[in-house]
Amino acid sequence: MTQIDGVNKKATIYDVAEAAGVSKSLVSLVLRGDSAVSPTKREAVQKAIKKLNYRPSRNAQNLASNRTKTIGMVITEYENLAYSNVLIGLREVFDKQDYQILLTDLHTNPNLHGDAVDALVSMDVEAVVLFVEPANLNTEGLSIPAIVVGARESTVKGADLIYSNDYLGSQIVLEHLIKLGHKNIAHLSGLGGIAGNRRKAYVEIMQEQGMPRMVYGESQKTNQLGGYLATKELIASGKPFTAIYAANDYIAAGAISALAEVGKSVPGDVSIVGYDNAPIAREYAMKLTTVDDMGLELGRQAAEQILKHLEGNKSQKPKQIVIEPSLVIRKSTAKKK
Amino acid sequence: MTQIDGVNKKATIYDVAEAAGVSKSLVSLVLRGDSAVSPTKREAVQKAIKKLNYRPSRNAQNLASNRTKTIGMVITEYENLAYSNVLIGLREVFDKQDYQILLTDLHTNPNLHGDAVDALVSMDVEAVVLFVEPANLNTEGLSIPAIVVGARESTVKGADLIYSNDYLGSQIVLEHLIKLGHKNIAHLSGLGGIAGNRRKAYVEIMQEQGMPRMVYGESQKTNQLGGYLATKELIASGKPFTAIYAANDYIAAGAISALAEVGKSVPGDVSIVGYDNAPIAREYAMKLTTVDDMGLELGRQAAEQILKHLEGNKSQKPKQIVIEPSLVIRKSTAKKK
DNA sequence: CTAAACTTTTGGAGCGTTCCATTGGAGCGT
DNA sequence: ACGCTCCAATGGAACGCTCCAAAAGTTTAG
Repeated sequence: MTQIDGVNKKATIYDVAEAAGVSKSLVSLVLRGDSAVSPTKREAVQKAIKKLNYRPSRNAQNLASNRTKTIGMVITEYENLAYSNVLIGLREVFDKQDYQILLTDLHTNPNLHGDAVDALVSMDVEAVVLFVEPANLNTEGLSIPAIVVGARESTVKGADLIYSNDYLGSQIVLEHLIKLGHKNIAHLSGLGGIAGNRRKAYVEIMQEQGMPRMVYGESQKTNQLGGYLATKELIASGKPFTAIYAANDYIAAGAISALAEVGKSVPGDVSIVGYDNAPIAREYAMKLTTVDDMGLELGRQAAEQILKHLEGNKSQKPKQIVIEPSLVIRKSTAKKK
Repeated sequence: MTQIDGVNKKATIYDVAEAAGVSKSLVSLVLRGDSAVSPTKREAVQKAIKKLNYRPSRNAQNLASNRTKTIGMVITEYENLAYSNVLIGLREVFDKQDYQILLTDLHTNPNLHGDAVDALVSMDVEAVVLFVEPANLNTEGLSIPAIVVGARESTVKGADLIYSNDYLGSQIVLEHLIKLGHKNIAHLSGLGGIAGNRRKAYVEIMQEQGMPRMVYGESQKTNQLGGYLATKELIASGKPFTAIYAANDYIAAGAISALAEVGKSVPGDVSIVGYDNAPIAREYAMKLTTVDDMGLELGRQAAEQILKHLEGNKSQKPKQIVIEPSLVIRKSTAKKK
């Protein structure tokens, strides 16, 4: 940092070079940990870096090296933490390879043009992980690998798909509830393809079992409010039910509160199962039985897949990887009384 | 995107220029919405952009223009959503000014050098918002404006401080509980300066009131598990209590579940108040009475402050802004029986 | 019809790095 | 003392943009 007219200006590689009495190239070598630098000069450079509080410009580095070692991840919104295990899984793999992960939600400046993917591509990420329903994202002619996590279908041509087996998920939920003696099991659904898959499975399985089908909230958002409103509808319908299968954990949380409002307790009066094993489900106060969508594993696999694309032969065929979900039994389900 | 040897390469401004039959400078003008471009050429350029799926390189733009129009925000971890209102407040202001916000947690690649602030500065953000206890962040000689939000003290020399009045917060919590008839009010605290301030206020006020002081969890992390463990301690102590003031909402959530384990209900047996009005407190299933730390307002003020730094005279004196918190009464508190 | 005054478009330098080809020494054997 | 090899260090081009000064084109007025 040099002082010019009382204003701090960021130090550049040239400032460091001058301070250390070497060339900019030598500084660059030290920066990148090249072993062919003499200890004396290395030390001098490091001292200069510290003294000037020099931090290399990523923009310049990226531009010059044509590598950013950065992977972009798009999520719907930060508040819906369903992505958190996926992120952990991604980082587990990418940390080892010195890749950075750039997380961004769908929020975009209304004045500006592009969407989240545009922003990421503009920043030269080397690949994108999409943990959103990718329908309205501009992925046209994307020139970097894209991995869609969670959704079974994708508009991203050539993208790999990694998702958890929703049919199986619905199956183990319903098996669990049926084993507990429940016959009147309602389903809380929501907008979007993922909720749709879970709903389809519910309908099929209930039909096979010859049990009544009750689906609510199909046109709601898949969040707490949606779950709350759907449950209100369910209650208003007057149909008998002793268990609820919610398409995700946030919907389940909404359901619990709607039930509480009419004096129904969980699992005393109604058993509830969610889906995703989001942090909210783990909460000490909630203890929600849920389907673990194996987010961690989804993240790991996504990372491995990306690495294959980046390092391996460029022209891999798009792959689909299906992960088996598993049931996490907590406190929100109980035997039918 | 041009095809070379079967590999997609990103289009550059030159590719667009060639396709549109103009110079790169003209493309640049169109990109930046310059009004001095003839409609014909503008259209031609836009068509070429679309056709080539061109997305300008932020790295090159940033480097050339010496502006990034980007503000960095550091949070502790994504799962602790206490930051979410602050982010909304920031975006409210910055969207209008076409600034982008880059969010990052404290996670850093263990192999790599710098911390979150280093990473942000390397990306040439124009200012940083720190919503963490900044103690172990390298803010030495930072040459861009830094705003510390939430914490009352900071090691960032020259940083503005924007925080909510913790003393007042503790005061309104305790007033509320006392008015409900509670006398034995325990406090669940945690590590860090913010929890420390709330604790100090609790101790002072209880002393003034001549009521028993019970502080637990001082050495715990300020999250759910910390709250859970602290509550276990409190229960094990055998001391009588009918209300709990938790230093934040996550601690409160942990407390609720610890109480549930020993058959105590909220607010039937124990009233609980949290702090921060994090999303978890709003949850339909939890309905936690809490202190709203006015995160939205903190975010707005932080943004305004940054804009003043960026646009105004460079040598502003560091400022401290204190926001008044307010109590949000939900369902976790009730009259003492 | 020409000069002046705009308006639109353009080439070139520069942003802070990386990377490559090259230089300049040191060390060695003869 | 000489040429060789080997290693450390360097200068310059390049990355994809922006921004400025200048060129080219268009309009207006006399």
